[in-house]
Amino acid sequence: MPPRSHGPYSTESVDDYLKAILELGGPEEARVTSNALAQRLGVRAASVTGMLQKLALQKPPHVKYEKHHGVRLTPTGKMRALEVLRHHRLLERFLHDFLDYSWDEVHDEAERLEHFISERLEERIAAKLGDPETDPHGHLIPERNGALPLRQEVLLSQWACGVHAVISSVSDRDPSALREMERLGLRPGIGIRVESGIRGASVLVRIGNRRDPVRLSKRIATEISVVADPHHQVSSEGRSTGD
Amino acid sequence: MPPRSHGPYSTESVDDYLKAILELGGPEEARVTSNALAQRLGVRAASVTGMLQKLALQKPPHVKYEKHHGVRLTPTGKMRALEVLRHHRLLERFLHDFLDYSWDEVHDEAERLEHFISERLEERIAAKLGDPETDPHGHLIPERNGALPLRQEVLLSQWACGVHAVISSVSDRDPSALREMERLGLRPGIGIRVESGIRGASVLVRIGNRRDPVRLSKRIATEISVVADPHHQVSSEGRSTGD
DNA sequence: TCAGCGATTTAGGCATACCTAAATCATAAA
DNA sequence: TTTATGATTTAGGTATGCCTAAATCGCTGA
Repeated sequence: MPPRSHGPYSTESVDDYLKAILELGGPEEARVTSNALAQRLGVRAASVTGMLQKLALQKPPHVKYEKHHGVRLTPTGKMRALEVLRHHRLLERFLHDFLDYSWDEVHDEAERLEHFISERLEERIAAKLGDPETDPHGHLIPERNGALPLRQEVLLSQWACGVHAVISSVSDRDPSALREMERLGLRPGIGIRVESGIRGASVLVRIGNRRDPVRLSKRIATEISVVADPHHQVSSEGRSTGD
Repeated sequence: MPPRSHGPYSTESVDDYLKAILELGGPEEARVTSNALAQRLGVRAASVTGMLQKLALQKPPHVKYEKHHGVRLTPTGKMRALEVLRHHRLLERFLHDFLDYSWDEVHDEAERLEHFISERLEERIAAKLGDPETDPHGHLIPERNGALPLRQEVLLSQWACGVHAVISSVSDRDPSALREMERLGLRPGIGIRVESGIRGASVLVRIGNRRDPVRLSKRIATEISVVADPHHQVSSEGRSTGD
């Protein structure tokens, strides 16, 4: 079957690649390697190369690709990736809020449906939800024009001991970890503080204002992102005169 | 991309073929010709032949195919077709009732999404809707086990003059006709009576209990199905002793 | 009965997107 | 500088599902 196309130069597969490049590139939009993409997408590196060459040849190109040096999104590609990401996160919010999905169930369903909802459905879902800003895992939902605010998130595994933080988001790709977090009361908006932790190993944290600290595995700690807690802000002199 | 599969032997294309065979075969499950399928699916007859041969070779086969004599669904194929049909009609009802789609907009969106919703989503949507019996066009929604009651529908274009009828369903595949029906107040549940009509041409009808009759084009008249009006039942003697 | 015609099937191709196996590249260690 | 190793690309192949063009089938009317 001729692959379904959305917009002039995009298919389901293409969208998957673009979204993966966006996510793996991070906020700095670093170059992404074939191997990283292969791993994320569950295909062989050779297949990735083929696809990247194809994407780079499109007019307009969706990626800038230099062999042996990874890819970056072009503005066109980034726009499309953000649209798919918006679909994904809106769907997650919708499934969670309206259809009683738990937060560990939403990802897989959204991952499939994101490719097939029309602009109209996207719009109606957004309207029904009152244009939500985040998905159930705390990730920001790109606006309709592709705008996506930056947030100074840091992985909990990288956060300094003793500094009050608030969970900003958690990975949506690991259902069992999500169930574990649920059990521990770890979710966006919850305060958290690292008691002690060895870099790259498990950490001991205090959750909310609970008495007893809890030990989190390395895996869990790398799936939680945090920001500084505004209520326990470290006083930083001269902060008022500019940014 | 390897086609998405639902269940062991089904892809998006396969599902489209199965559903089309179910719908074109009608309640008597008559054999369906390659040409009819080609027209309905918007592909060439040669492509249909190829697909039917493939479907017939599956284990278990989804269709019984004899060359030059059309196809029929096997029980396996019928089951799958009914599942897809259930998805389609549930989605139409959902889009209409929860997401403010008008009845001429629902078909295309449902036609795409029907292939991609999980059993879980089907279930949640059905629950949210309270297990509806019909879609917005009046078509019965197959039950989860595939049960689909038969209804003695007749096309309005075939209905006898003068006999009171009630609209049971209308075709969902023609948005402009649906908008026209909307304008005329033609929808499931509305009473209707044919004043006069030439077989296979336009008909003059009285809608509900309105004064003035309206002329319906042949196209519209063949897109509306009716059943006898229980409130104006023709007295049929001996009806009480059995069925 | 059989010619003709439309319906149907066969044969040969194309595009997508995946795979494996075999080069080749780039970089870090010797 | 050279080499080895892992990352990456090339080459060649698979499957789906569509297409066109060229047979072939089967029914109907003469």
